[in-house]
Amino acid sequence: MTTKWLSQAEQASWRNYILTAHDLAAALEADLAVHDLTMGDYEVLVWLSEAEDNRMRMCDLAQSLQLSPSGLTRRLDGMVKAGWVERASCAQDRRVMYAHLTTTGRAKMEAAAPTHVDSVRRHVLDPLGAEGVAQLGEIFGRIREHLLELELTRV
Amino acid sequence: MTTKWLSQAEQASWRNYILTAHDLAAALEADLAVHDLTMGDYEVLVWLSEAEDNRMRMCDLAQSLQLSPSGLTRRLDGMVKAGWVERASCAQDRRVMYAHLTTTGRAKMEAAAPTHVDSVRRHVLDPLGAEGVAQLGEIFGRIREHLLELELTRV
DNA sequence: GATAGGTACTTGCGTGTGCAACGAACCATA
DNA sequence: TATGGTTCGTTGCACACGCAAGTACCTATC
Repeated sequence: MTTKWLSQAEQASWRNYILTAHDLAAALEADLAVHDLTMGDYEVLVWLSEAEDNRMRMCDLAQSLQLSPSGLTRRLDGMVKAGWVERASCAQDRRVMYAHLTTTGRAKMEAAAPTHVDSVRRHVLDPLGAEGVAQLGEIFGRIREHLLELELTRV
Repeated sequence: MTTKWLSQAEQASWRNYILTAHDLAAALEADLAVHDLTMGDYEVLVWLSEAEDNRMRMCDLAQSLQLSPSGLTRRLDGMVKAGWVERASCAQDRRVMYAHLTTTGRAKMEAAAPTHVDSVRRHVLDPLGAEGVAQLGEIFGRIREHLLELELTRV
């Protein structure tokens, strides 16, 4: 515990981040809502569309989405009902279930992607410019490294 | 809609942000848990402790916390039960309720603050350095400005 | 090949949240 | 002073999520 409090500048930066991150997420969510999609569902579509054979094991997908196993089970329930995803069992390991993107799901994703990309561009990339975007990646990359590092020493 | 997809660099920066923000929030939450506090409760304590007379109107507090009115009502329910906050009515305007920090609540906040400050320092400020922290503030300040701007034109 | 330990997914339960509806109180205008 | 519109807070409802427990299955060891 080096110093008890944050400096004025530190405080200001940190609050900027906290406040903005919340509103930014809300803005992206709102833009996606015209497709009747949540960010959560959209991310599932994206991950599956980028995966080999358009499918992923539940556990891998949950980790990619930073979601608990039960959370993913229920999110998929909705997406299966919507027809965007199918469950498929695995012959090699009968414990695992694949989440498989349907053609309907792919179409949904392709319809929504431009909206979302545009949203990210408008809200984040354009205001920052190339340099700012690079800094953003650099900053959170560094935080990420430290998080993983601290996590390792804890175990 | 300038370009349909993000460039490699844009994609990487953006994903760094998405993934890290989630884990960072979880890390801060975990550090605060040793005081049996959530980030949500902690933020209430901080806002009230910085407010005049250690109290705020519910509607103002909800806005500060980026919380819906009903969300704040229920969060306060728990904090009142814990003895950290009291509700007080307002003589001038009998619609409003004040959330008032108790001495117990202040003690709770002062006990937890060093832990949280240290947590922010370890996870964010130290890895970034003064320059990185300034960039962080700058970046989210700019995003914030654009968000507000877009919101105004929408109305 | 039996048994112990680990892994993958699901289900029950509790929690935190937003939206919509509501009652109470305020305020502006007639 | 009556009235219509607005604001403040709470409550009913729905939903998304995590944790813990349970089930089915795999794998290593004897």
